[in-house]
Amino acid sequence: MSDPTSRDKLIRTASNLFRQKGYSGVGLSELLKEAGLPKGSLYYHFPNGKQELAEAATRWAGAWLERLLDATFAQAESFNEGALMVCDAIATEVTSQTHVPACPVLSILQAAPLEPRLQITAQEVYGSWTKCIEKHAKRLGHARPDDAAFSLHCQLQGAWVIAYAQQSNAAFTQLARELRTKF
Amino acid sequence: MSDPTSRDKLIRTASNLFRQKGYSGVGLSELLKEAGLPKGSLYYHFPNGKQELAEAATRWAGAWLERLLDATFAQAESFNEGALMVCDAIATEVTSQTHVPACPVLSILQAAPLEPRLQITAQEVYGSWTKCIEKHAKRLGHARPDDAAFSLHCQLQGAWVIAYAQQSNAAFTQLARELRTKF
DNA sequence: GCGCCATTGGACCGATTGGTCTATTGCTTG
DNA sequence: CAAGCAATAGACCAATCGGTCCAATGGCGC
Repeated sequence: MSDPTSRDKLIRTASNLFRQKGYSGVGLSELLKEAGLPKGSLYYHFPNGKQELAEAATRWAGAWLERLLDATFAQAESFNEGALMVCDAIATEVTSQTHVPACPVLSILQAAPLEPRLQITAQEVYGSWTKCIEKHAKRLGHARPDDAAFSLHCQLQGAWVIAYAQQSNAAFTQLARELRTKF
Repeated sequence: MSDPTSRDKLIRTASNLFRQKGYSGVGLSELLKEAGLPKGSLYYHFPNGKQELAEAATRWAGAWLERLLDATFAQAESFNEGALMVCDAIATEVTSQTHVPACPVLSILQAAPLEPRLQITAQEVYGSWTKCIEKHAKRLGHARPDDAAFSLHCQLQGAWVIAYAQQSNAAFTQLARELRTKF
């Protein structure tokens, strides 16, 4: 079995950089310098190069957010309370770094016209998130789980875009305030 | 006074391409080929090159959306009705092309870490939109115009991201359905 | 018709891009 | 110790990047 640290470091570094500057805005040389690895390592672990790495990084970050959703909703006693807690959780994660990073899926989305695989990846990860939220909505007895899931996902995406633009978590704070009035 | 057609064509082409592939994803050669203009024209009209063109394109598209907001809300008799109509209007605009384009501001946002001016531009255009929505909310007698403006802007951004990812206006349709239940 | 100036056309530049290829390293297993 | 393979290291490549520069063009005022 291969030592996961190198592959992992590539994925982690790629995810961070892509979320800051977007897929096309990050060069391999910069990425590899940041990861402290030579080009050979990249093409050994990801024979299809940048695109394959981006796909892996997106799925990895997607799974991370899904774990965050599960862990947060697990503590909630109602869907609205869970939604509020998720909003806070993402706000905290996003502000824990010097640069407010974009949604990991969004960061590769603009490269989708050039790299068809990334389009599919983005759709799958988004779909997975919505399904995950829907699952919790159902569990917590929401009347319309699918509507609730779309609505929350949509609001979170919107707040994330605005937070990224403003480089501040104010949008998440505002969204949290709005969600708080609902229950 | 300079003939506006060349400068205009550059702005228009830039806006279209950036909204498809993002700022970093579009090369000058591709852009100029699409616009049917030589490099000399670009650097004559925009001495600071790509970044200045992107700024102009974003402000131009920003003003376009603001006109759309004004025109749509002008026909509404309540804020919620206006919000619903705006959602429909953007959905229509977005689906009128073969490729569903991203929000024009979003398309340059990922280049902000590299080009500080674009960060400022993005913030100003977003702020301008929110102010515009707030103005109509106030006019139509909404109790909390600023909250209403943020909430709608946030939802529209979220739906736009999802629509861009899915290359379909389904997200706008869904958002419209949600807004319809509110009044 | 002449001169002027806004604008176009495109050759050219160094830097950087993503990707390929091969030599070398170093651990693991027999 | 030796063989073999996983993994690293980085030189090298053609293509493209954004940007500079200057000659050619063309319409308008004199």
